[in-house]
Amino acid sequence: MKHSIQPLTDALKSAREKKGLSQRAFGRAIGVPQSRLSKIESGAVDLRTSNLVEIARTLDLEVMLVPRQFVPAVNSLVKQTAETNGGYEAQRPLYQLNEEDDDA
Amino acid sequence: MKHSIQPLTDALKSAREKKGLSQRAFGRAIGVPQSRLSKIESGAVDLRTSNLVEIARTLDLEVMLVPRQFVPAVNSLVKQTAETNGGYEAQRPLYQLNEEDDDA
DNA sequence: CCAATTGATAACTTATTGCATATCACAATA
DNA sequence: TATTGTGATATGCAATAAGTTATCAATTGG
Repeated sequence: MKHSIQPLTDALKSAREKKGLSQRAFGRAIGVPQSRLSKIESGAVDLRTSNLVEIARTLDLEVMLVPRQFVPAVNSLVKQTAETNGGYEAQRPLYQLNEEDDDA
Repeated sequence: MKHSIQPLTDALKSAREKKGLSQRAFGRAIGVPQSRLSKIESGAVDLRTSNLVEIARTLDLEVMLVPRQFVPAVNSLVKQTAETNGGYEAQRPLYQLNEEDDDA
């Protein structure tokens, strides 16, 4: 793995935790074993792009290709809103509407 | 591949073309065979995340996880600048500074 | 103290990537 | 017409992702 994908997987982990979901609960929601989520979040594996997209979407995140010159702008845009608005994860995601079983 | 990654690979293809590089020329620059680039750009393979990041960076693009609510904002930001500025790829990338051999 | 939850880790199997290499059809052009 | 550049495709092989299942240590709560 020439290029580390840690920043990306770290973001996935943060997003999951913000939703208050355990790896098992989240894994059940998206059909992925807990063992695998652990490996992904720790950066132990180089997951396929479609898998990244799938997991990200479940967490209300979208994988985008941003021209380098816009990266700082995008970062501050996202961060600012998060701070002044109690986090951009404030709104409940769809898949969580029917969550009686928060975990096993 | 549950989730298509075509929009992403299409973006890679567009970025490469904007730089006026053939698959062979670009492949040589990043150490990837032309046959593979073809498969990637056509969406025939589900490349690994680190590979996506690597290729994107060579094209001055960064893979980012953007909260869904910000996707439209980011899109318009990038698009607008591209239109009123002759494209955000106007600036020459680093790896192209020493390009005598534009292709094989 | 015991039970439940959480994340990390392991072993095994299967599916797919990714490289190397070669060929092909098509288009542009000398 | 012959040549050259382009992207699409094929085969074989090694590396690794991804699912299945199970266990473990460290919390945390009854």
